[in-house]
Amino acid sequence: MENAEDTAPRRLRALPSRLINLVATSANRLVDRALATTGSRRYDYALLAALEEFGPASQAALGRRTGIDRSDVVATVNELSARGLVERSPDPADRRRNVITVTAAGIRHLALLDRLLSDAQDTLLASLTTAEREQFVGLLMRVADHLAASPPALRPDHRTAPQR
Amino acid sequence: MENAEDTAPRRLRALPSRLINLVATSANRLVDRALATTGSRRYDYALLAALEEFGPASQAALGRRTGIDRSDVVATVNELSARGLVERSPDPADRRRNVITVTAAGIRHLALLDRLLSDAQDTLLASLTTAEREQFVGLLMRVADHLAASPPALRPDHRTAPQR
DNA sequence: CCTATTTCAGATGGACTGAGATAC
DNA sequence: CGTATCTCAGTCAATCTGAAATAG
Repeated sequence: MENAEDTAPRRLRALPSRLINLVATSANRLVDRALATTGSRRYDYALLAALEEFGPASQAALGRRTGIDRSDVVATVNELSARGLVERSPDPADRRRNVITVTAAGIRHLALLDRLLSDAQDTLLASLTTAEREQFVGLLMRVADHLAASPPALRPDHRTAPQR
Repeated sequence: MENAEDTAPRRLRALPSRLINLVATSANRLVDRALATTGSRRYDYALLAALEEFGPASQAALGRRTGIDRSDVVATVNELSARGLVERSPDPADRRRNVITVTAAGIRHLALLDRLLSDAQDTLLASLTTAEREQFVGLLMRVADHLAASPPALRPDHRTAPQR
């Protein structure tokens, strides 16, 4: 059998953008499998976490806090409210808005997701020591923050042309 | 105006799996925009790099080396050969196989992609010093290697049940 | 008989766009 | 008026599955 036929090319082996994608793919698989038993996906956790920490909010505000697109917030709130984990009611102070509120069941569900996600992170970073995990997270935050803040060319609906 | 309404919840801010996804999303946007001018996508680079480094190979071998799924290798080779960057011919020694060979134009194209990707990596990691970039890449490799090697539950077509 | 290779046809989930209706 | 919010109907690239045809 041809032994090392599965070695990646040198150009790919240390390419940061590719390594990040490899790790992201594994991380997503790990997280998705952990959440699968609960009927929830990643967006559910983000919205529940935002509601628990900051209290009732409009869908637009939830999108801003979590980085989830407005239309995906709609779908996720649909699903969470169908399961009784949040409630959606019109905002009397601004009738364009819905106020989303997390229920007691939603808080319990969040605690469950917390546990599952925590385990998934441990599996993901199993090869690193505690100190290295902190380093790793610190570097990731630096890179993520810088990309979110400085280059407007990296945000989603960026337009290069004046676009009449 | 509600100022810090775009702060992410604590639970999300330091969640490794989420940070990795944030960075991966930006990295992909950066790389995709860099490659857009060339008509190539990420898979093109991976296949050309493998062919340049290891010489002619079957599609299955290319998939193993690059981590690209067999069916996506088919599509990518279709596109590369339509553009004259690789050639596909039947393997006389094993008639199940195609031998894929990179052309001179393919090598030139690879050099172009090298330059564009190198710039994209610099933009991606602009917030890190040279030493930190090495640390970051080292940690990513550790995590990626460990995940690829040890837990079979993390590979794509993993089956939990004996599956009759 | 079982396994490997190529190919196709398609499913999936995440990220995103555009437009309409409504309200500020 | 212009802008914000919510919603729907999609698009898109990446990833992956299943099965058929062929060959070892």
